[in-house]
Amino acid sequence: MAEDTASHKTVTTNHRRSRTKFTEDQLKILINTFNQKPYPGYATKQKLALEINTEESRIQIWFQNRRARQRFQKRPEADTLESSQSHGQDQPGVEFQSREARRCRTTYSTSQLHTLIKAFVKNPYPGIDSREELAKEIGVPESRVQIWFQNRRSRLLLQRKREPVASLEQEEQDKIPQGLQGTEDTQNGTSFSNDSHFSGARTW
DNA sequence: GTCCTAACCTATTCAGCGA
DNA sequence: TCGCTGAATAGGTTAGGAC
Repeated sequence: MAEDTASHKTVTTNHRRSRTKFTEDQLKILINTFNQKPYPGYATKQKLALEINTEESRIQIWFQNRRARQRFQKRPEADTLESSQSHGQDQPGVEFQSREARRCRTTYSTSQLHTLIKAFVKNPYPGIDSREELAKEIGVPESRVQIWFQNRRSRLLLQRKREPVASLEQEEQDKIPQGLQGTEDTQNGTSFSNDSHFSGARTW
């Protein structure tokens, strides 16, 4: 992060979580598990987290990235070889039968939702510090806060695609554009109302 | 400067829960 | 049953850190 080059405001380094550095032993365990189960369920991820002494959310991200890398590496040959086995692995639907149970659905109380929505209006892209603060405030893991914001953004975008006018009015009410302007995690200055819907063009 | 990869994003789908 | 929404996925981008 080099955000202090951009401005000298008292913007805290409230951006990404700092990079996790896995040890060789941790990686050995992760890779071993990945080779057996590229789609571990919640229980497996929890167990792994305990075993290598990290958070379950880090395990989840590691598996996501690992699968992506594997797909990328396999792709050139897969196109010509048509290895049916690996194809099945990449298809969530096919894979699903043997997949382990997911994490239990989190049910948010009215006051928890109120807090989350209030924070979302202020800044739909909270940095790690804000997410952790929020998580502490409402008593859920930070990873759940992150997922909640992801889902919230996705659904807002979907809604705006379907009913642009109505959602714009809603936006006016919520004062979202203003709220976004000076917030900590200036998501590249991409206003949420931007039609290019901030995909791909982030600069953090 | 380049490369690897953790962190993070959107888009989409699956699935639990309450009306 | 259906709509809402949390969880998980694929596929992509950004950025930290080792070299």
